[in-house]
Amino acid sequence: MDNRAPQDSNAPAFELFGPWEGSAIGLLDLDAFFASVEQLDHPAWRGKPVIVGGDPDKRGVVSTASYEARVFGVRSAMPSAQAKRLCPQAIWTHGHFDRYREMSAQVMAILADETPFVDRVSIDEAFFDISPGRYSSEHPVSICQRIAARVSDLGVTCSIGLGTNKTIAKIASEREKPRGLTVVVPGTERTFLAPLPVRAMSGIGASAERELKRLGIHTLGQLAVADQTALRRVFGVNADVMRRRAQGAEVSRVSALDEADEVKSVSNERTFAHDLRERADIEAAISLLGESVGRRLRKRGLAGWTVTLKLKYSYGSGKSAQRKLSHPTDDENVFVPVARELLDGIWSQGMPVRLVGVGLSDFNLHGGVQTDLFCEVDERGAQSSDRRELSVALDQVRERFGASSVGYGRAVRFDGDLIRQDKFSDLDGKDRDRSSIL
DNA sequence: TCTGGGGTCCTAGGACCC
DNA sequence: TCTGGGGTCCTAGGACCC
Repeated sequence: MDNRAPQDSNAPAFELFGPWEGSAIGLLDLDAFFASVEQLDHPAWRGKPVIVGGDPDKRGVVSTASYEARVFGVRSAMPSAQAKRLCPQAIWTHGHFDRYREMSAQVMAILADETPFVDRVSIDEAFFDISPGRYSSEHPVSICQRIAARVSDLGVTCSIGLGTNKTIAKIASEREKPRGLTVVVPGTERTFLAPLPVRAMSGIGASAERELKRLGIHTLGQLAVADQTALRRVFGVNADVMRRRAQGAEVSRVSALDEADEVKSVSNERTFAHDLRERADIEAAISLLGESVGRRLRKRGLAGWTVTLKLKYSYGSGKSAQRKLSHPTDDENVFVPVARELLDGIWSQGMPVRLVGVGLSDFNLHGGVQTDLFCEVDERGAQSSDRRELSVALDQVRERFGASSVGYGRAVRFDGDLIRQDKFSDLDGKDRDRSSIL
């Protein structure tokens, strides 16, 4: 069975749990992370309902709700308008992502200090391998208690799940929140998982749940003994992997921290408070999103071969189109015109557009792209090296004076005139006013 | 005043080549 | 003129995650 261990217990771990046999994988999850950082930074907000998310009147959703707001039924991913009705007195903020990244880095540094085997899953989650003998011989429960205490010293709290593989650790971490430490002792994996609904296992979403239900499979215990050919219709080539995970028998690998995961794509998308209907408006949106993508690419030293344009017409219905370029690029002067051309394939005059997205992918990670970048000829044959210099210069101005201090005439014009201010403000979460025009 | 934004991974079909 | 198969690349779409 699983056991809840007090995060601050002084009793020696081996007295409570006995010696640990085999792998020990932990999953650390920061409790209501964004909201907790806001409460840390704004003492007056502590003990009060705080919601980090989009505007209730602009198709926004809740990113994170503090535990005080959850009492009213507010949840992540809930439309902000609904959250507002449930908890009108909540303190609302769009969030401060640079600050969250900074706090996250401090938490990851604590993990890295305890073990070199850390898999960062997201800004507020990471797996870590503390198998006795792999790096340290200390009891895994003791290490988890120390990690929780050190995180707490930073001013935020975490919940930790500990077990013999990632599936167990992940599910255990969700058992007891906030400030939980849930331990699934080696040998008890199968009994821990068996009664849980299939949806509890990561990788099984709404669609897989529906199909499993049709097969009469509702729990992980049933999944663990399900017929393989039937499972193959649901999970394809992953059927065996999913069944082994449900059996508690998955063997997890937690890579060393420096085997950093490479970025596969960089994109920006935006849902508009009011649908766009004019081609000029949509093209302006593509330009503005493209600038942001270009800036992020240059900042990270990435150049992509493939441009993707994504549109949503109404909620749930959308289309995307992509095109491979003749050269990898990080310059919006090159990929924005291509994205505009892609518009013709997936949009026709008059269709209302609620979301526009622009992305670059297919990076040349170790190729000799760098020299190529500066003598690139764009799709129209223009001498784009000059224009890329302009992009780089703009980056530097933005770095000093704020993200939206400068922009290209075209985007600015639409920002000010054709597209109402509210649609385009705050693309980077700051700096609402454009102060100069190039 | 219903339903974001950042991603990753997989699949399926068609084009194309041998 | 009719025929098959395998491999690979490209593209669009969808499932899933936080």
